[in-house]
Amino acid sequence: MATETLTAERILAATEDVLRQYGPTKATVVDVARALGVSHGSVYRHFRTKAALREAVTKRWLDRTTDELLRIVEDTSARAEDRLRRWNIHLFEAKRAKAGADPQLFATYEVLLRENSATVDEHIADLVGQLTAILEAGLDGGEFTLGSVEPARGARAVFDATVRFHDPVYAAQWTLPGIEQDLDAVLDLLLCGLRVRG
Amino acid sequence: MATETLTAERILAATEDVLRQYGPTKATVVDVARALGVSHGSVYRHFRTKAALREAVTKRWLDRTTDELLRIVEDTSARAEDRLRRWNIHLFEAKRAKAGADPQLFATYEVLLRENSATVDEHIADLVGQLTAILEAGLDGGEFTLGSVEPARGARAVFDATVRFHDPVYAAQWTLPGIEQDLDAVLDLLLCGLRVRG
DNA sequence: CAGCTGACAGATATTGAAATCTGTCAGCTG
DNA sequence: CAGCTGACAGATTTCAATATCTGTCAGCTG
Repeated sequence: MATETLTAERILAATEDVLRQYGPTKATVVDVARALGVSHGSVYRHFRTKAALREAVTKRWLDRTTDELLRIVEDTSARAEDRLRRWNIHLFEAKRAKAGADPQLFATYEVLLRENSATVDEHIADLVGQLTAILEAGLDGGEFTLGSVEPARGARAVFDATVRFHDPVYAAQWTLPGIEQDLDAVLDLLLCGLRVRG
Repeated sequence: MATETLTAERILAATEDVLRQYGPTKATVVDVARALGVSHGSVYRHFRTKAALREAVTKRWLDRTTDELLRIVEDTSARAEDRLRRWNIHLFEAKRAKAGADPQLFATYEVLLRENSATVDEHIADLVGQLTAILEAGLDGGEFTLGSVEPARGARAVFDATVRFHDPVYAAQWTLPGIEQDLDAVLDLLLCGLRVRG
């Protein structure tokens, strides 16, 4: 019976539960307020709109994956090529796990995509930024070559070339047999293009 | 007032017109029959279901692009690298032109995608087949290398890596500034990986 | 008086009855 | 008698009435 003060964090946690149970089409702000034992007016005191609340929950949820990926970026003991491959495979597996284990929150994320939400743009910018860091490490270490192409542009190309393995529109294909080999094949081709050869 | 006999071809042409005018959500089989001056029962004599009719129209429409692309595949005077690049750019521009000039037929195509239609699978198989032919030409001519990877698998990887530039789900992004450069960047990376280097 | 409530207006979603459409087929017609 | 028609049943869509939800705000409460 939550007698503590109402904080943004408590609202986010409650909203995540409500979204998980009802999904983005059925969950209402009144449901969230009821779960917290407050009136829905109080929720609007912390989040200006329902869309803002939905975005904040999804951002938190997406950031969990971004944090995991950051560990791969920062593992400077490994070669850039290994990190680039592991990073892409981890991103694929994390997205697939989210789609499978948290279908309602995944559906919420798909709603944001349809709304051209800034949260999604930021998430993509974060990911491309991490890829850029790996590419730059590979270029500095003499492991990669990009010719006259900017690292950020190369990172975007790698991200674009792997959309089938991380863009939610393809979620239905992520459980098909052979999908891992398809990702491996694309990564082989990309790494071939990046690698410095004798 | 069409007094000639009713053929599948005449029905397809009329259906294309009706779809162009009303779009896939509003066009009905009765509309098609009316355009032909026959009863809708006669249309069902040539196409078992409305879905079959929709598929046949879309197949005809997609095949026009496949035919154009085939000319690039068969232009053996050009280097494989040039053909691969031109083929991908032509596919992108053809899809973008269809989305812009024929929005209603493009929407019909999107309906088939949602239905997991065999027509779409065949269209994709056709395209990957053409890519395979270009890759094989490049391998035979000593221009490309794929290591131990099968040409068909490599072709699929190239197709997967360029989905952002031909899959209708991304149609909204095709008019964004810089999209051509994004495609160029991905093609540069892929060709780098395919090319035999000194 | 900071934070919360709950009544309210306008926007959005639900519902169920009516209208339309799909696909069939017995019979008509040239 | 091959090919077409149009009435029909069941499926789907439309539409308008009703219910619910979002977002605001004046005033309550601890």
